[in-house]
Amino acid sequence: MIKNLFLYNSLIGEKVKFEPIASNNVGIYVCGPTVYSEVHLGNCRTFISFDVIVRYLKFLGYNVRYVRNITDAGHLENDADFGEDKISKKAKIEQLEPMEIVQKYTLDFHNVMSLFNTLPPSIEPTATGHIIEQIEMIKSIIKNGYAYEVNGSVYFDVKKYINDGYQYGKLSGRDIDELISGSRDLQGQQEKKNPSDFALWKNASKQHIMKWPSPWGTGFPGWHLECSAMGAKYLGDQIDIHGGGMDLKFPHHECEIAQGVSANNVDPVKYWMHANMLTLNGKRMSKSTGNTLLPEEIFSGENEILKKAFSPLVVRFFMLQAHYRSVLDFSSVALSASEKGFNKLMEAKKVLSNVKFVQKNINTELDSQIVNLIEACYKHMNDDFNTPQTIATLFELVSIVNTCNNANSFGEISKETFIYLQKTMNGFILDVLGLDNLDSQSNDKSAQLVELMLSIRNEAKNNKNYALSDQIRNQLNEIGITIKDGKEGTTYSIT
RNA sequence: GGUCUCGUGGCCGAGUGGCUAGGCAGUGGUCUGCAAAACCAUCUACAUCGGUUCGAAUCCGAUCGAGACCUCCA
Repeated sequence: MIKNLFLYNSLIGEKVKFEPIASNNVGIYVCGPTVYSEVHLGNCRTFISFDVIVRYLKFLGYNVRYVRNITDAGHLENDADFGEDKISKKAKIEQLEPMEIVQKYTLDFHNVMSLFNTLPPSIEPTATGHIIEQIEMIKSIIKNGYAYEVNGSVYFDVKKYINDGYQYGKLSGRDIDELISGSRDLQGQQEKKNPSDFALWKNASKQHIMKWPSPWGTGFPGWHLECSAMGAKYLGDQIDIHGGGMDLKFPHHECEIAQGVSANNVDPVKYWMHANMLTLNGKRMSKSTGNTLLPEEIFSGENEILKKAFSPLVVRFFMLQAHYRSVLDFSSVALSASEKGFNKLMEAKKVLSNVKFVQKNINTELDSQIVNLIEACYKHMNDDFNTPQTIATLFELVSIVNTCNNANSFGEISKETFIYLQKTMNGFILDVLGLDNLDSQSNDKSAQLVELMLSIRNEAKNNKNYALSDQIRNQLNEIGITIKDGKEGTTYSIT
């Protein structure tokens, strides 16, 4: 298959043709969560966005190695270089070992990711598991002259890096002079040559819980370093795609570029991709401001924003109806609208899977219309993973499927196109968008039971005992089973 | 304050220099014992003011408004 994928490289701010460094193999690194509390829905959006990106790369036939880290050390509060370690802080609050915190919230994260039907990464490295690699990387940076040691801490020398002709601030569009002469005056900053320098290694005080030995004394690695070290270890000195939330552009990703360049003398990333924020009440979701919703609160309906519970896949679908680079605002009405659309899409997929194909006279106009729409699905995904347009195109196919189903006229499509249509609908809905059918939750016995109820209802209907038939319909409806009387008999769907 | 992004119909959200996505909601039909679903038809748009152009919602400028980053955050 000829691949014609274009993606938006946030480093240069343009859509460019995607060409992997090593032929058909793609390495992708996505910054994972800091596991010091439950992931909120905003975090999830980023991971769902990149899940679709990984899925589509695989769908196109690329060999994908997907690395997403777990930050379990080094991520500091308030200020990147002088705050308290987030994990340690939480450990004190909850009176647990730091690694108990890490374990607890890693499990929570995995559970939520699985509910959202995201694929697990190929490798999920942790910062604490790669202290040696991080120390080695710092050594390289020092050796190359871009870092210096002060009182057991090591800082990156931004000014030297810039003076040597490298661009620091390009990714985030920051002004270099402003960065060098940054005026913030924070406690402990006097250790740095320059306020914009950032920590690669921090000396640990006696009370500090999470610390490791190093050539510069006992301490812990800086947050920006882990992604550089682990990315290089598993995906090479230059990675095809590096992704993360928009908010990580500065300083995190900017620092990663500087670290990669100064350690390995190569631009560490070929394509930078950034997913946009999820907002709530018009403001970005954020743990520190408390403007958040937890996934569990949505699935259970126990929150003040939503009127009812929503399933994880409906939330996923809702997110995919917006482009990953756009801000998306979360609201109850928007989610309800998505839920209905989601059910409509799934229902049509089911119809298409179950239909018995009998060839009739071919309607060439209809046939080519379907082929065009199928090709449009690829076209839109190839255009920087435009899921909303792809979904819109799928809905046009849904309309055709329903029309053919009503008129019993699938046979007017050529057999070849019909199979192509089935494969495309299933492929895009299940494999690319990752929307599994909720009906799979029901088991054989409950299905038999519903069939039994329907046959009793049918008998009542034939006897014009509508009181009974309507009672059965209403009561089934109350437990979430919707009855539809069609020409070909009665069907039902579970919501 | 600096940098950047955005402002689309009742709501959510794509897109684009000319042929007006899609979903939800509304209205009128078809079907049905009635519903539901589906289908058909239909109604609401491109913040404001200028400019470029044969033509702009789409490009440029100004204004107003919103948001993000500049400190930890996906």
